[in-house]
Amino acid sequence: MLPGMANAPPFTWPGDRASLAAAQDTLACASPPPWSLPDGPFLVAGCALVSTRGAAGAGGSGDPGWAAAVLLEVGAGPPREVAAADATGALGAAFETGVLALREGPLLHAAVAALPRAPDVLVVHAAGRDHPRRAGLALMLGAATGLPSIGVTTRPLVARAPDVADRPPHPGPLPRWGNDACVLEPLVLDGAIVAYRVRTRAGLRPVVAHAGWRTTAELAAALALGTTANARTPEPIRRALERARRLRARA
DNA sequence: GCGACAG
DNA sequence: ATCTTGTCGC
Repeated sequence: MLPGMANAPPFTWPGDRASLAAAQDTLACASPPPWSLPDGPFLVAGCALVSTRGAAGAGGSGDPGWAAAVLLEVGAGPPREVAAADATGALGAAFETGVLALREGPLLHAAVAALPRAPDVLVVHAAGRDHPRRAGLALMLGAATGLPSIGVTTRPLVARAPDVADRPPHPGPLPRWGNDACVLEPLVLDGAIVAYRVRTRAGLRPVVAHAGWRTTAELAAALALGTTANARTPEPIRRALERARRLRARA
């Protein structure tokens, strides 16, 4: 077992929709202790998965998938890559919105677990509490590994941005922002802020930072901004995707 | 590397 | 078209 993940509860990835829904409901209702960003430098892992080339969502159940996890040290200059790991195998299902865990959960979990050291926090290319059952893959993967997690995506899943006048008060402090990188608007589900739209680089399209396992949307926004280097996509996700594609190319 | 688009 | 990814033009 990965050092630091020894306290992870046993976790078996559901193999069908019904058991996935049950697991999502259980995790959505759990209240694990909130996690806070450390003061000094800390370790962030990013993970992502690619499948066979083709149209969007290519690769069905049984088709190959390539997962990669990268370990970065942040908080002391630009993100520095410390380690990486991979996992290759069969996808559990075709892509379908809301049940991404069925497709990618086991392989992503394996890649993260194969890292030589546990990160302090995990960044997943998927939604978290912004989900029909309030437990997207970013949240599930955090629970599965026993690590605090956030999600980073291009678009929200089911959360919406209220009109400015209807915005709820921020439940916690937001990261500092400026002209080049800023929090744009809260994304709300059932009155709760589950994500923020965040502009990571001036003039570029924003990304969505999702609350996940033991994390708030405010922390997710701060971590997304804090791990962005010279590209729109935060480094943990950008590098994990890059590594997964290289892995596929060598296959 | 990014946005648009397909899906 | 709503968590993913791909290709294309720039």
